[in-house]
Amino acid sequence: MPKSEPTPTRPCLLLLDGHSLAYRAFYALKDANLMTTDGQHTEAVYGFTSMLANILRDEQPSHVAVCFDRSEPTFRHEAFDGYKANRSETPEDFRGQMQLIYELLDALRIPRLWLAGFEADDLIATLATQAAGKDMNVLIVTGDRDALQLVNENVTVLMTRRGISDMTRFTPEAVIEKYGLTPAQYPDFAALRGDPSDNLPSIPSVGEKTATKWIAEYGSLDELVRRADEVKGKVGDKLREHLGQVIHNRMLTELKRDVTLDADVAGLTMGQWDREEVNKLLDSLQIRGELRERLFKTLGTTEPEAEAGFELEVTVLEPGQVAGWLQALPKGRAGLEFKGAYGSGTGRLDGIAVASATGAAYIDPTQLTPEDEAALAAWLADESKAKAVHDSKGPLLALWALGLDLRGLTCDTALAAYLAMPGQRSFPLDDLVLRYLHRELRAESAPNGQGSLFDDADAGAARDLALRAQAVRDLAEALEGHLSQRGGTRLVIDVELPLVRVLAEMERTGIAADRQYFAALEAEFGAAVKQAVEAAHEVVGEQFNLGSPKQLQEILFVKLGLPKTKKIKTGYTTDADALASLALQTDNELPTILLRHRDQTKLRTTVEGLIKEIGDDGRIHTTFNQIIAATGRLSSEKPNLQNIPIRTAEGRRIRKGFVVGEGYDTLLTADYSQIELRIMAHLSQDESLIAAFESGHDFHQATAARVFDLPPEQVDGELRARIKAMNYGLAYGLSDFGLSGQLNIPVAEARALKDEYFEEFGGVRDYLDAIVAQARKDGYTETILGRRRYLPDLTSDNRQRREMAERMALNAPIQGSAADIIKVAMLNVQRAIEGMRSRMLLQVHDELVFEVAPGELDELTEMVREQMCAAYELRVPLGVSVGVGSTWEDAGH
DNA sequence: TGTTGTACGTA
DNA sequence: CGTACGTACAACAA
Repeated sequence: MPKSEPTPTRPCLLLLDGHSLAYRAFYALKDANLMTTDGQHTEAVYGFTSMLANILRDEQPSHVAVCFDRSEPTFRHEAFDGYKANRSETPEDFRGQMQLIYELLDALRIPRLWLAGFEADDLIATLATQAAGKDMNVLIVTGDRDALQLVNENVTVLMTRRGISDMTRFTPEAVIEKYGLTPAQYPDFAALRGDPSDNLPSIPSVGEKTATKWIAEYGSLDELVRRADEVKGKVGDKLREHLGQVIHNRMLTELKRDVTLDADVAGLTMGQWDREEVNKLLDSLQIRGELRERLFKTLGTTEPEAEAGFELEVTVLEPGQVAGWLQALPKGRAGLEFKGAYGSGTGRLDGIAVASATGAAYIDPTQLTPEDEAALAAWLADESKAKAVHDSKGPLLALWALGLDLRGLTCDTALAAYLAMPGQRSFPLDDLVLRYLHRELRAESAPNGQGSLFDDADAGAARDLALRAQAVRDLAEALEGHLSQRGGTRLVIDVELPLVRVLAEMERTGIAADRQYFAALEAEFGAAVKQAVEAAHEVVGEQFNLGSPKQLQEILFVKLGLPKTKKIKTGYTTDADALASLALQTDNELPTILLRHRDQTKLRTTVEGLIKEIGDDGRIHTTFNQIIAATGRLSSEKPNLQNIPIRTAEGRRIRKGFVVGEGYDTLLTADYSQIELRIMAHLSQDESLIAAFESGHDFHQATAARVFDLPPEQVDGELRARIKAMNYGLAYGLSDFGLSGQLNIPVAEARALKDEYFEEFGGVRDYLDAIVAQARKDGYTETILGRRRYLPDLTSDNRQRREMAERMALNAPIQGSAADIIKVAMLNVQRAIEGMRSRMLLQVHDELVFEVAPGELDELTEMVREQMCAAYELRVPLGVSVGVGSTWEDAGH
């Protein structure tokens, strides 16, 4: 077949009626009740996105624009004050979604147009008319039938029918077939028929049938009006009677084709869309899966810079080749990727891939000659060989387990991504590569061995790992560029990156546990649980599961007829607060028994969990997660050692099971006192709050004294408690309502208390207000070390979401700055502890736990206090209190 | 088997 | 109608 010249396809302009489609989508998906976990409805934005993706995929337009109505009155309203007057209020759930659609279109770089005084239809008519004059095809997508008048040989209308995927394509022939009229006749027909949705009056007893017949017969409305006398019968009289009204209608059904627009048809192209922004938006809307893929796939085809795979020279190194290959590595940072498994302070290593500018290699760490091993060890531990790794703490632990070390890490791509997108909860390499490098990182070898592109499944796996190493190398560059653009480099280089090693060290060390003690404690809590269960069954007179909220509701509110508590999704709450209040309201012992049962069950399962995690070395090795918390805090898992009970005496017994390890003298805890409040004093510069800290009195007492204008000695427990609640609540965005609930006082009284407080500490209120205002302006908050938290919801139309974001904005700089400070302290402590035998074991947000080697207590105490206090200079000094004891409980304060 | 909702421990 | 987490269990969906 002769190769034909590519026929120059005619440019095609796609015009969408944004409101109309969003509205259709909203109703089509209403039953699906789509919303995010925090209550933002997404029917309209989801459906609109889906339609958009399909249309872009199927039509591949060269030009595109989405037109929107404005809320201002249009020329039609001016001509007819009843225009659209009967439209019912747009539903609350719908309204907030338009903003999201705007954001999506902006991220996709799809032009959106609107103009006060005109409807989307008029803009569409104007653009369609202009495009037709430029030899373009036009495709209009809408749910509004008025657009049919625009159909001609170059203009097609896609009309939504039912649902979001069902559309009718109207060419001139299709219009004639469907309505028996030409597109030009459509507005005549519409005027004659009237339109209930636009509140255009109709002629009594003239419906679609008659209207069509007349227009077909007379050719046009003009002609019909001129020859109205000829129309016979009763309907003829009706027509003549309503002639003025019909003529009026006709003015409204005509779309304006000559609106003066800023935009020019030629400029309505799709820009380079922002994958990162789109991802972020879809994340926040919790749209994933099929639609996301479909959208990206579609957009990929319009993306000029989409890369089609890339070449990579991969060598699977044989035993004996490693040393030579490493030596021949070109200058510049290498990307590394590890295969293995990590956890509980250790790890296993199955494979290493190293990627350089010139090629990549796979190394099997179990197949090394002694020379290889030495060369690899030396290269990995060489500080001067720059390396990039994704999520390096696990690999570091795995290397340590083999007696290897890893130095020269200049970028951890997971950490960098976390600082760039702190709200994200996970950072899989493939996602980041797609987002930042626009590259697909799918495993080329099938994991199940079937359909592998390689004869040798191992070779395929090796290549996959090498591809990932290469991606890490490129991604490091991209993320560094991104972070440096906004001044985020110091935080990652100076704090987060070096902290990886500190955390790994703590995980590897673990904390000693007294297994026998825990076992005895578990038995004791277990017995108490059993007792509570029996007592409850006895009281109720039947067997039931005390752990089932559903059964509990049935017993409490139906069988016993106790007063209803706060409503929740599944009925009425049976939480501790509710049970406590029920206990007061009834003579029935059940609520009290249930509370005891809850308590003891929680304690038992906590102990059980701890016992399971005790390693062969008699120690518990938690995993600290550095890239989870949106504020910059660490979190702890498997087990979580940051939520070990402390408030109740019984809970504290668990802390007695965390003990000093053999060969060590004692445990030491050091915690910052009121660090968040000190940060608030620092950030707000409130002189009175600063003075309260410098007074030397108990802080809550001192602030209470200032609020109530008393000498500190005269502040009683009640006043102190109130101000303490205020102090702590401030940084959370506590409402009057919340404060009243907490202190058990009327809302008005809580408000008065707040006013009184702010009278003294006005600078704090100003600061909190300013923080939110600034965040709304910037779109993010920042900590003292420049750690950001993005809060797009600050401008949401949805009140619940907006207020939630406001509280987050208040809290993030404070909680996050505290996290910054203790991270710096940990680094400095770790630096200073080198050369000592003592070691750091745990971090619990504002507390550090150490195991003290014989003879080092004084030196360590002094050093820790010093390093923690000096971590950051605030307007008020950082306070640190320390405790010493042979168990965590005894070392506490 | 995986997900959602409730409940509760810490800072 | 107070922020940030992790874990456990029951109930439900598939």
